[in-house]
Amino acid sequence: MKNKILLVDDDVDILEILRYNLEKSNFIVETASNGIIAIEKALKFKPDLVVLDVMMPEMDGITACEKIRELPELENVIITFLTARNEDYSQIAGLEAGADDYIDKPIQPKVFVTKIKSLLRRRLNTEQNDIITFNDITIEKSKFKVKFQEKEVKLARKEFDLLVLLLSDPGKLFTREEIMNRVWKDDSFVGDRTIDVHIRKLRQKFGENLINTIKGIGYQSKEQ
Amino acid sequence: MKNKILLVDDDVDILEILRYNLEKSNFIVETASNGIIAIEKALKFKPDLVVLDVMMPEMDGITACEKIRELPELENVIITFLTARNEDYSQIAGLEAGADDYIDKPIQPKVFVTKIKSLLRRRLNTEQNDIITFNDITIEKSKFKVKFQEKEVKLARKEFDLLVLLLSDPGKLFTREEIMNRVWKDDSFVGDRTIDVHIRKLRQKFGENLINTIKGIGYQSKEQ
DNA sequence: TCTACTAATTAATTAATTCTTAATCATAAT
DNA sequence: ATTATGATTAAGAATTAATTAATTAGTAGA
Repeated sequence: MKNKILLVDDDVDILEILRYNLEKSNFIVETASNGIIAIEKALKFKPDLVVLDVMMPEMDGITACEKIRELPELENVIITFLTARNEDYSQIAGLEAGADDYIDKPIQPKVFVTKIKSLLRRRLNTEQNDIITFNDITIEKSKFKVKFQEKEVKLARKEFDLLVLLLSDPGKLFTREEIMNRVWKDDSFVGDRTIDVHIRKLRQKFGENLINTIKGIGYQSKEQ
Repeated sequence: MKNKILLVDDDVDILEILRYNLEKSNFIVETASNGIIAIEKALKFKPDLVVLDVMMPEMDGITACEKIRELPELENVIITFLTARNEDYSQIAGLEAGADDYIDKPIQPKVFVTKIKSLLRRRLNTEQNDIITFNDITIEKSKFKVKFQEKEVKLARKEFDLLVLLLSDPGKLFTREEIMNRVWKDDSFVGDRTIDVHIRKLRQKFGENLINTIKGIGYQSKEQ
């Protein structure tokens, strides 16, 4: 099954170079030249992954990213930014907007394709892999079982969902908003402290070193 | 009945580590160091499951996988790949070649064994096994007979179906919804408490340790 | 068809667990 | 030093399951 990639950049040359390299590696590629077109195309094309330039006319990449993240049809899409090294937009801003990764310009096509593949593989892992391991934690999702240092740990549902989310992509920063959306879904709106309390419980059960707080933004598991 | 595993990798160290761990878990293990030998051994040994390294001399894992899939004698064999995370062969290619799953290197022996077990279990279910055994419970589905500690136990229809479901995949978590769909099928809609009551009856007949409650989600039998 | 029995479901109560909130304390950023 | 944000704790609300008993449905046999 071929993966579909949507490339978004206002520079036609870049679009063509990337398209060429991705197609050579057997991806299906669609392109857009600004954020507004990107969203339209994304809805029709249903890409597995979107590459977004940060600086674009009409609608910049970060805004586009936020919009895409609000679309339920594209729930599982992977988003990665293209950032010029000196761009003032910090990477944190990008991650805050819900991106999964970013790629520095200037782009080296081989590195680019490798990165795309690895991002897709990472998702593949989390989606179809029933077993997640992280240091001495083993999660068997279908069995709802969690082991920590050989011993089985009992988790309540929200704790379990939160842990699975954080470990599904080690090192990725999850914003509070994203955590809210993905663990609490459309549940009645609950206060922010609720997340803290659940983080607390996970830390109690798995030690203080599992989860980092990124103040003002969210949480992440330590890189493996 | 012991399951037979064929390990295929050109790295002798890996073969030995995996062999050791699998044998410890009571599997019968055979090894091969490349795809060509693998096919020969597979034909003689008739393994239940083959673990194939992707990168090997002589014949790579993907090619070997395709060949094995063409052999009618090995129709039901399960194939799983070993893939290095950065290997350029994408896992997608592997699944396309007919693999059932893949395991990332570096391998953690525990995860590896767990995965092998779960793959074998998955197949066990799909085969129509008439007899299910679980600790001191024996079920003969076609005869509608259940024995517990040598004695025959009389079960009502729904009790029987529920027990068979739960034991068809020991340790698997069945959600209430799934139980509803599979035991009550499209029967008139019955309330949630009905499930509880049937669980109760099974616990009365087989003891309190057979079935776990996962609050908010469903039930599971204990792991065997 | 009626009867007697068994099975299945519901209802009602109790029990257990999980989730959320609120209040207070601690810490980092400006 | 002030402010904003997170950590922590404990309490109680809310959810969900266990249990028991009562009711209804289903079935086999006279």
